[in-house]
Amino acid sequence: MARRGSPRNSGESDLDARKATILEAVVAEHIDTAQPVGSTAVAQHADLGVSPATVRNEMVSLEREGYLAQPHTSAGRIPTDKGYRYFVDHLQSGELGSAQQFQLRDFFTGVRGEVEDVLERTSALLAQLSGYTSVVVGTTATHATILSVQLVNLERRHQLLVTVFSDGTVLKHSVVTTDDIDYATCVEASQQLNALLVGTTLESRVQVPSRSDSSSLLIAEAVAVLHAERPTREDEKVFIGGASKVAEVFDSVETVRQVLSILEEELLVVSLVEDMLDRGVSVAIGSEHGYAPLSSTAVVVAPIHVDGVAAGAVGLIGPTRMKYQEVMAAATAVSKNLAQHLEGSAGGD
Amino acid sequence: MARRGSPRNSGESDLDARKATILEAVVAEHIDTAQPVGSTAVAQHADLGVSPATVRNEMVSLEREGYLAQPHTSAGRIPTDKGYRYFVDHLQSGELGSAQQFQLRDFFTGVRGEVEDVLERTSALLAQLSGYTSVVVGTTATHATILSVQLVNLERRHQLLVTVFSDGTVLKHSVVTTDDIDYATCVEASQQLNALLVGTTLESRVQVPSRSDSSSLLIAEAVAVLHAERPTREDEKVFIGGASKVAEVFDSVETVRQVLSILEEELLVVSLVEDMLDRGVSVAIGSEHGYAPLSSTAVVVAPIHVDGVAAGAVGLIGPTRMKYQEVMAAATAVSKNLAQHLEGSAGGD
DNA sequence: TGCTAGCACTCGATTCTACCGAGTGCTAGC
DNA sequence: GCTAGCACTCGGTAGAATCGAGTGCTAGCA
Repeated sequence: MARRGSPRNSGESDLDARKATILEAVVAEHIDTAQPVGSTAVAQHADLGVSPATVRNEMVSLEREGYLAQPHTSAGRIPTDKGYRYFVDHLQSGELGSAQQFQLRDFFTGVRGEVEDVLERTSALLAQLSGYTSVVVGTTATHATILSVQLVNLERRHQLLVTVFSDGTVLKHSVVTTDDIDYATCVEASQQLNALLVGTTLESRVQVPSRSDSSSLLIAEAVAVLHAERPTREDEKVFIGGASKVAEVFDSVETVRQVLSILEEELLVVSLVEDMLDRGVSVAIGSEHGYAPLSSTAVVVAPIHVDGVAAGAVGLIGPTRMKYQEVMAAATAVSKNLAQHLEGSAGGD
Repeated sequence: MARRGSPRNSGESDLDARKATILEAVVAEHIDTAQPVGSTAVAQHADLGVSPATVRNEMVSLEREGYLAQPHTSAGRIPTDKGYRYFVDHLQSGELGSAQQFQLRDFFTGVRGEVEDVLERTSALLAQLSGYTSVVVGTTATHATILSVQLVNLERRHQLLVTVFSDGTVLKHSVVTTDDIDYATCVEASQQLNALLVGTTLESRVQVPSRSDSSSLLIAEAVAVLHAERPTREDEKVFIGGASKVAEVFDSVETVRQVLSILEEELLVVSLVEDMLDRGVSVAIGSEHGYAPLSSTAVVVAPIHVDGVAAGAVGLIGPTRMKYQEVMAAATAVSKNLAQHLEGSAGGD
């Protein structure tokens, strides 16, 4: 179902040079005009010294092989998902326009603030650069070690557990106790928690001394609450940028609705992106990603690697006839710059 | 420009009983059907024993007075913004449907977690209850007192300042120093910061001892960074719920785009809502709120009062022909329940 | 064998016309 | 003051005619 950069079975997936040129011309033209592309247009545009009639013959063949489709008998051809796939697989990677490069550099030299803010604004930037709706998924590294743990007494039975990680992440959790907790106990518990947890990660298991004085109960509860955080994907933050672009690039209100409601479900977005990363796919066209409501869209992702480990991804979503070259260039460039920025300032600047 | 609940000049704004009935019938019918409303429909529906012809005469008069408009000569009437305004002003406040009441109760008894999460999910709930896109603006109370301040050493010159407030808010700020800071200095500074700041609010000014050892410099820097937070509106968090509803309730893609791009601008949303609260307006119809791109929409807001002080608002945005009664009921009910919830558990549960 | 010119054909899109009917405004009469 | 009646308006719909882009096929040429 999903194809990668390299062709799978050369018999079908490799076209002879002329067919390839024609296919690419059709895709390029269609991306540009959003209209079915006729044989004459192709013959003119892609200058292989050949008449429209010949092009037509080739197109029939391309249609039989599933790369092109005809909306109706007397119209031009439009690419199928398979056609786009071929196009994307044979795309030489493009460069970002110089104005955009400048904008990008400008943004990342100027940007400061907490990670979350940076991610949010990066998302907006990417949307603006690419012209499509963007997604930035930030994985709060579960590998990060704990730098500090602190219990703060909010009310008699409400404690707030504030944990600071080595990557600058701060998590807060409520800890509710059955007994009232006084200030001294809280401080005491904080100290013990620090001794217990600093240097560990959320993935490590720690031995909690099981006495039953109120301080120990509090500590046990706090550790439990903190470790409950781990297993789910929920600690991945999603930032959507340029949601209004959805209404620009799709012309059917129904599609707009569907895409928006997918984007509303953070978990869905995260798993879509992660799935693609897991499979090593950077572009998913049409139904390739397996999310039915998005079958008329294409998704482009680029991973973010901070110090060699996966730290999330940036993504773009648009119609299948999106400007792949530019979009992929934008996504890659942004993800690289973002990664660099995150490496440069561990957790904020 | 903006009207309130009470009529302004009774000469124009108060209609005689029959006209009022007719106007209300037109509005109600139009909200229901989205079609221009004819005299016959009104005569049947609003049962004042009167013929369509009479209704027609009244409608001409209502049109002259600006309450109704005719899309074209031989069509029925649709309400103008002024017509909707009259309708809303004379609406007796409705009750939430019992199923929805149940859903609401269910939600708020079951909900737990950090404030941000609650607000986010409340926003989704409100969207679902009302059928329109919702906005929840949470003001992180600048009146809250500081419970704890802590500096954590991220890297040599990167400190993370973690501040916990009495309402459960946790803020983090990066503090960058020119000198390397060792662990001991960091702890030392934390203690002094605590002594200095605990019990104060972001609004109070504190005297920072101005010695020039590295610890004192660090402290001064930390206080400066923290207080820099105050003046803007940026500490108000905005949660949008049901963004995809925009594509359901507006039928022009262009309107969808405009509304979405407004919603993208958090600051705009906040000031829109705050402006309405300041003016004591709960419904803004058409151009009443003064945001041109939203001139074909209506906005309904309800303030959130926690322990008597303003703590934000919930809002809904839809077409001017939205179901005001239900929507206002939903907004009020949700804001009340949310306020109660926030009072019940100061900053977490 | 491969390419191309020529040509009949298809079928969506556009335009035009006729027409229907919902709804109006007006007038005359109760 | 209300209403029945009626001529009138005008958007929406349906059908016919037309247009034209683009096809598929065939025959002929290199």
